[in-house]
Amino acid sequence: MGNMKEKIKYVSIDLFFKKGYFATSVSDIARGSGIQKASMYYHYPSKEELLFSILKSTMDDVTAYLKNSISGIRNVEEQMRTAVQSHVRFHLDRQKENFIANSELRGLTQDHYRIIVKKRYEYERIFQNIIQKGGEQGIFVKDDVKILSYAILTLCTSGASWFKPTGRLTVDEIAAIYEKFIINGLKQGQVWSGAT
Amino acid sequence: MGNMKEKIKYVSIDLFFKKGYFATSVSDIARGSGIQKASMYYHYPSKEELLFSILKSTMDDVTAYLKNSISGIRNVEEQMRTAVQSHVRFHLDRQKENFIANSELRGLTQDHYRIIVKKRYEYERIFQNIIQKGGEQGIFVKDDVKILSYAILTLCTSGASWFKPTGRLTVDEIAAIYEKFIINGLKQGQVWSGAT
DNA sequence: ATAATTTTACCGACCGGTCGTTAGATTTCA
DNA sequence: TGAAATCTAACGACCGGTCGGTAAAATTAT
Repeated sequence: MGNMKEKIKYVSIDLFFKKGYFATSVSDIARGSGIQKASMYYHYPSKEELLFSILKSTMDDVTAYLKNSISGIRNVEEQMRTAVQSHVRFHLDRQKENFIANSELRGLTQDHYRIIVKKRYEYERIFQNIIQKGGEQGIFVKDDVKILSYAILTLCTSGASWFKPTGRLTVDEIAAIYEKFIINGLKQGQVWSGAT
Repeated sequence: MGNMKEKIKYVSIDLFFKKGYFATSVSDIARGSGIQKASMYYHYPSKEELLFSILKSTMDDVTAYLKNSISGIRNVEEQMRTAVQSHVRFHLDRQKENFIANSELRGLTQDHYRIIVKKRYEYERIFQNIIQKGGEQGIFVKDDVKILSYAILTLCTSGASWFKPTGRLTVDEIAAIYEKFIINGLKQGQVWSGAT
């Protein structure tokens, strides 16, 4: 926990996750960091900038993580499998930040809000492109691409709201279930219909 | 808008949806209702009781709606199709309340929190029972029932966070896409896939 | 090498304003 | 007339944020 600026961020992530952004006071953050609240303003110009800083780095990291994991894969189905795995893993590994990034956008100023939403949009587009390509190649269903992408993303993202690292299932197991469910859902499942 | 108690509730749903529970002040609610904020306390003992009242009626209604819609259906696949339709429709028709019910639980006292979570648990159980039965009958996959139920529910629920009644797609279309996606995802579709 | 200066990281005290809530007076209506 | 509904006025607590100041570390100048 090197420097104080990082510690404040770390403590804030914890508190915002537990109590929410609005229910967390600057005094709470200061207390958790072991400083006076005035000292927080030395490191961040405002409470809102602190929130923005958390959301920004989370969005940048998740996008970099996804891009890196699917780079080089050409097969569309394999791309989607990998993308889902990447999405689930990041959201469970960095659960708190991701939960905040999906629930505390209302705490942002309009300018910051726009920046984060734009980053999110770019992230979603990666999934939408894969779904689109899969549809064109006849591998995936041809339903509305945006709806499908929202479905896939929120499905995995929601894991961040109930997942407990010490719980019954590991990240691997959860990722495997989601991957299977989503690929099944995306595929045109009627070929084998005679087997019922 | 008959009596004031209902109007306050209606206005609060609107504001909690738009700005969030903590970011909405009692003054905001009073202003929207056309009364002084002290008058709100004649109808509700506290701001938190007002929130609880919203969440309670929403949960009671959604459960009644679901139970009613699947009663009498014996075929498991049809039960799931109907349950998904019911879930999606309720969440899009009463979008604001449902959004609040899924994002503002932190505003509750511990006692009220427990009551709402218990109601939610009962609702989830209905879906879990259907998945379980489908697994036993060999119709659905046999993966973890709870994970699958969370996946299905949050998928549909999330619609309440982006749906716009005036948007590109109707409730019917969205419900149809979700139904297809979920049933595909739940069915054992992997005979022809080969790649695991 | 050391004295002068600037920067870093923090503090306690305090600001104006808003919060949820209450007491008690007043109006509305059956 | 009496209860129901709403009002005005105020409460203490807390909010995010700012203030002037300070000890120590780092940098610069002599």
